[in-house]
Amino acid sequence: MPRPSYGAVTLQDVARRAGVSRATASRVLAGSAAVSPEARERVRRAAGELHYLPNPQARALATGSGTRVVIGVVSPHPTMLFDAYVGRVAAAAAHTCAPLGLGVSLHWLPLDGAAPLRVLAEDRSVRGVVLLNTTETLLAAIPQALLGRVVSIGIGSAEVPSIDVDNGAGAAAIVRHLYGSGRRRIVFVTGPRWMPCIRRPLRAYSRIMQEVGLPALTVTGDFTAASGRAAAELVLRRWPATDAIFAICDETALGVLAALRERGVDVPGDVAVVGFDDIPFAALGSPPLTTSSHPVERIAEAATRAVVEPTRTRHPDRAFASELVLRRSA
Amino acid sequence: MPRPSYGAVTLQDVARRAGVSRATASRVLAGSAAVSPEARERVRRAAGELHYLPNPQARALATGSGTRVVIGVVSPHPTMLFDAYVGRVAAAAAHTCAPLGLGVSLHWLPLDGAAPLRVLAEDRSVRGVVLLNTTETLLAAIPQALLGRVVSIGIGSAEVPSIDVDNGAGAAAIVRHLYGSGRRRIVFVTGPRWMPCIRRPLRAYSRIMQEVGLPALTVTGDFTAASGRAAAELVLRRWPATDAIFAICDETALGVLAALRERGVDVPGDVAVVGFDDIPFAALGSPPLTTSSHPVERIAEAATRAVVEPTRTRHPDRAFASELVLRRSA
DNA sequence: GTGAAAGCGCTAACAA
DNA sequence: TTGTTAGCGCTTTCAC
Repeated sequence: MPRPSYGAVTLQDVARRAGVSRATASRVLAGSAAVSPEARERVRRAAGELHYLPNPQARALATGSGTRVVIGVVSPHPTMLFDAYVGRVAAAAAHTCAPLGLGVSLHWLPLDGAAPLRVLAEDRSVRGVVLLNTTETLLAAIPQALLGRVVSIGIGSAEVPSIDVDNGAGAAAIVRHLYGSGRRRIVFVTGPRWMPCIRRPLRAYSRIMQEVGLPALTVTGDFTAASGRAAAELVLRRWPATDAIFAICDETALGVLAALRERGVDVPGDVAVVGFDDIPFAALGSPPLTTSSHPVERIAEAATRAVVEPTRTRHPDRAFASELVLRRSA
Repeated sequence: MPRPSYGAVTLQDVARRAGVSRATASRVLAGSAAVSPEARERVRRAAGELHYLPNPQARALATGSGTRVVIGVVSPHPTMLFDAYVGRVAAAAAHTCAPLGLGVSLHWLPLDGAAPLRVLAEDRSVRGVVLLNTTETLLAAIPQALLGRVVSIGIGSAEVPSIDVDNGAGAAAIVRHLYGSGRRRIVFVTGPRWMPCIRRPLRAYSRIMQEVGLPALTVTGDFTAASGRAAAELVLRRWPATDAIFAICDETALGVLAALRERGVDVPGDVAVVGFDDIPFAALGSPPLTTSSHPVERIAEAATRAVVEPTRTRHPDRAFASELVLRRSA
């Protein structure tokens, strides 16, 4: 007497037990068409009793959709695939996919990578694509076949919805906080030019500095702690009157903090330091880092869901709030 | 004249163009059976010319295998799913899966989670399972149906291969380094009892301390930086003569470092501090943290590959070397 | 509202 | 060595 085992039971079994055809069982379980309440109820019960587990790949084969969502990481170099941020996105996406029977795969997309995108577009196993860190160039090259099942964590376009943190507002809040607490020589350590995600924070910074009649002072980093160190030393040399440094991300801010500490500069006494993203280590800096929150997991989940549910119309853009996290560094 | 588009072309098309049957085309492309060199060559060329892209879900449906590899994270609480370490594993696995057309999904497995394992075992969409941080209890409950396609990053068992860093040897090298550089009161900050991954390091530490005739002094942490802080304060109070602290992971060691710095204890002058794992932030501590390497991505890739290729025989265990990374904290 | 039947793209007996 | 045939489990016309 074999106890009901999960995957061994197919739609056929459910249909038989419910006394309906496979087609009807499919209709109720996939919710695709109208079914009489009685049939619906019988199918539901049969499925429950048998521990029915739909087979996503059979479904995908029949519908012509895919079983994996691709995370496409856009960058000049594939090393960025193993960045901590990408890991958070991958984990959150993979967790979101789990109950759906889907999987996540991680691809590197070079900056001019229209060709890999075309391959993804035609790959029947690809359900949808989540772009990370994409550029306008790449957005413009999105194949027709991907529209409706591609979103961007970062900048979007007319066709591709953007699902991201509102880093413009987040940056503005930081700069206002710095100004409001009396800082007057506020330097912004930004990221590489090609990264579109630096634009809104940079614009917010510049606008506010202009509004209050202070000079915009920027240094280009590359999102690493090492670049934060370097930036801090440069700032100290170039603009000795600096009393605040705002870095585009926490890693860089922690680098700034380390360099300042080694130079004997008091934080926040002499110089205030602020990061962005509120990564777990931010609280561990010395002093603990003031920063702004970044709900990476919630964003990744929203992006994954958007890409998994196909829509005829473009998904709406979504901006998740970034909130100031006051700690001791500013 | 439509240019050949990728996924639109099926095995049928390739077979037709090569002038063979679908079966033969399948044989050469899947490498499953002997085919004449001429036929092989013709199929290969046809596939190339048509940009043939096999459909993994059709293949999975036909073979009864799955298209996703499950990462099962064993822990008392699901929050551990969003640990940085899990993110690294997820990203590496998802990257390994990409060229195979497979995906990764992330599941939480409670410590006593035999039931979820049974569901995974019967789920036809699951190709294999990578266990993270598993326990003996769970290993003993692995369903028959999963054998041959499950591996453990952590401890293994007679049926389940272990693919992990050799943290016993890594820990031994650290303790020897500490002793060799003159430290005599060496405290080990360990992790929770239930985590099997603390066992080999703990054993290595205890053995060496005994060999050299020194007391084994341990404090229990929980892999967080906060627990490192707490441990450091406890150590300072309980064993004021302590001249070295070895933490089970870098996060904890960084917490130790922070607490020591705040207390004005000189590192490494008064107390040496060593971590484990060589996470990116280790180099950023002040002073930069001495630790031992942990090739997480390579391990995750090996585990994923092992689980994707089904074998009749148990895969061999694999231990990746952990190497001492000397920086300034010890 | 429901069932019969065809088919998604592939593999795996079984014959030849 | 090769082709024929029968599915894998599901969805989806198309009649009824």
